[in-house]
Amino acid sequence: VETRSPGRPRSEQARRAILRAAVRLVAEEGYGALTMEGIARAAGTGKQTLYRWWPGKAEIVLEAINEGAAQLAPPGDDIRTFIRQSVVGASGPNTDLLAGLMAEAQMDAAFAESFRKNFLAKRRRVLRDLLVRARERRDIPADADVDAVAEFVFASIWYRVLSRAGPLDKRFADRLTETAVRIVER
Amino acid sequence: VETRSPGRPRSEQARRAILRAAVRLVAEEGYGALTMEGIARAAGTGKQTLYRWWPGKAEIVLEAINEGAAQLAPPGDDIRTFIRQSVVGASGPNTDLLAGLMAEAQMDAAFAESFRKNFLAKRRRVLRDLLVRARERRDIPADADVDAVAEFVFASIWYRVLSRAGPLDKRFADRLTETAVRIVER
Amino acid sequence: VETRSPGRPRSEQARRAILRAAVRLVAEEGYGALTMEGIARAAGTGKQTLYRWWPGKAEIVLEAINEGAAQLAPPGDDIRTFIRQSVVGASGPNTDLLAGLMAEAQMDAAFAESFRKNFLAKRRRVLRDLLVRARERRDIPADADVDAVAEFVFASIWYRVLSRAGPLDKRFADRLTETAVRIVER
Amino acid sequence: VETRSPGRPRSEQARRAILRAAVRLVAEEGYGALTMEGIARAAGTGKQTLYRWWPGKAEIVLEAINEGAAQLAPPGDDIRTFIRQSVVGASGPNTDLLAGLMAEAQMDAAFAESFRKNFLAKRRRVLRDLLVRARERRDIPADADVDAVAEFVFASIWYRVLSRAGPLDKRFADRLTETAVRIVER
DNA sequence: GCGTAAACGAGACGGTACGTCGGGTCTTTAA
DNA sequence: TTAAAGACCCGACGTACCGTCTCGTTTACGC
Repeated sequence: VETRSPGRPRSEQARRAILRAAVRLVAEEGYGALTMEGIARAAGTGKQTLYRWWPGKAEIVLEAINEGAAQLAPPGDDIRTFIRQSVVGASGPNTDLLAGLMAEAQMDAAFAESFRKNFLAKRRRVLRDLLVRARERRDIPADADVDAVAEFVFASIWYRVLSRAGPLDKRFADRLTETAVRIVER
Repeated sequence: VETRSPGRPRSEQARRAILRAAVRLVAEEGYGALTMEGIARAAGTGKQTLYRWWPGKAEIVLEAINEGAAQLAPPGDDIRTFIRQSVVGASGPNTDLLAGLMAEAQMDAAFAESFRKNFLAKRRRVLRDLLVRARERRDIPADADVDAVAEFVFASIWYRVLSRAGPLDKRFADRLTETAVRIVER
Repeated sequence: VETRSPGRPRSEQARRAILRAAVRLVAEEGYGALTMEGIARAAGTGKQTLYRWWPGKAEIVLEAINEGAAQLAPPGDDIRTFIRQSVVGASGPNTDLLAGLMAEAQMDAAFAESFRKNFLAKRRRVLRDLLVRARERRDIPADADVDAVAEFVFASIWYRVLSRAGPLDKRFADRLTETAVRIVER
Repeated sequence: VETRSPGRPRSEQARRAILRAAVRLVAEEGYGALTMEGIARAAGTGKQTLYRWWPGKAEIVLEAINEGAAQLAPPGDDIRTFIRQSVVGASGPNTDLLAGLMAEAQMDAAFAESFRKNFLAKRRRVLRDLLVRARERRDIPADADVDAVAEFVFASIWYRVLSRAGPLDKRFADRLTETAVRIVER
């Protein structure tokens, strides 16, 4: 049997209200206008409740994004599908959230550390592992530089997120897939 | 002949002190700690002098970067050389400056507008024009998607700037060039 | 026979720890730094235990003072002795406690009410009754204004407590007694 | 000729609005409810303007009181008149202001220091000097303890301010004067 | 040279958000 | 029912910058 620690348990309701408020505020006013004070106000919570569980607004937004991503289907072994998921997952309202996180990482060294290690590198790694398995299956050449390809894919997605140089749609995703294949093949 | 407006002319000395102070502060404390107040303090000027000539800190940093880039040799027609210049120009102390600008563009809509149009798009355009000339010279295939290639190159550079996923050196630049060539061929 | 209410009885140990902690904290950090949170921390109790039994920190301190005063000998009929007891009882570590209570009474209307009625007025009344008995014994003139004398004595003590204008010692107490006598006589 | 320091000069308008707001808030809500934040709000100024010129709310209230006192007639040589002025000056809306200051002095050691030296001691000293001159004029005995008398007078006034044990009116003032005279005479 | 006028440094102004502290309440487990 | 623990909403704290303003001072030009 499980024993629980004493004291009032964390309010799941408050947690959700905070994540929802943060996402809504970014959508409405932009990440630049997002403040801890504003999140607390919009969520109807005290500021202390924010600071008790997150070091700053970036971590709140990050948790909100991960929350959303967790509901997606697990990545299969199909690279085209994975890239489509990644591109579409960075489109729409998520674009502003991701852009804000990347901005924050340039401002706050502590957040940068965890963001680069636990988010950017981790996503590259997932694609890399997919490519490794494809290589083992002889779908792509044995000398393919899987790290370079994974970096290329996410670099392209992030550039569109940050520069708004073009849409993040299926067409773009498929062009990335084809380019990736072309890079890798002789 | 030129007529000059009356009144005390703008102080070139103050302008230089401000740019130098901004660059120094970013190098020392990071872009996140950069403030208009801090720049004025470090440059030994009044805050009004900053606001008279720039809307915000991002524009100051942007001017400082452009100041530095203006002293470089004009881009020739060699793509490998151009990419090398672009990569190296984004390395060293410039990495933090550029990362800060990109971050600011995600926070401030007004700056984003001009940054994307006058900086990001302009640099892509220079590479695109180089590629167009190469295409006309039949160095690369007639059906090469020059826009996609230009976007790929800068996407890769920016990803390294922002994610610190690897060095911005000549080796990286040459790999970009080779990949670009491979994308474009058949 | 006595019936006891059901449930866990009040912890005398906690009560004592709280009073002791409050006194210690005032002595160490001053009344201004005294907080309910701090008392609970120092006493090793929960905050709720404080709020269950006292409305605020002032009442805790007041109970601690009364606890101390209860151990003194009951006032006899000698005025000189009574004033000496009163002065000495306001000296030492008690000075800070009393000063804090008086301060709190200026801040919190609810506490002020009970402090003035149950503490200040009560102490004046004890001296007044002493004086009335002295008057009946013909030790002091029949037309002596006993209220004015009692007010004078405590006013003087409190002024030293609050202004730190001089020591609260036996010499001061005896001067008060002599002055009181002089006021009352012709 | 006078030279002025550079920079925007202090706003006399803001200063007055702050003092007026502080006095009004104490009258309406009591000193206990007075906050720096509330003063700034009521005065329509920024908080920084408060902290730029005063360390805390007590100093603001103190300046407001001194401002009011400065408009009074200078103390003549008549002791009865002086005591009347002192008592009446502590009555009405000033009672709450003074009570608040004394409370604050028990909470904040830094303020206590200046309050005791520059306010309490100074006022005692004025009365003491009056008594010394009276002694030199042979109006009161040569062996009169002027310090004790001055302390008695202010102790009595402060006790009424803090305990609300009775009114601060002319009748009370004159009784103080008579008692003071009686103390001093054989 | 002398007046006009803009730029300069300094620094106060009304604001907003920061991150923290404590208030008083509520909700859990344990005694 | 009380107690310890600790999360909750709330509001004030004192600070840092924001962008604007108002000073006295400096430096050019046109008269």
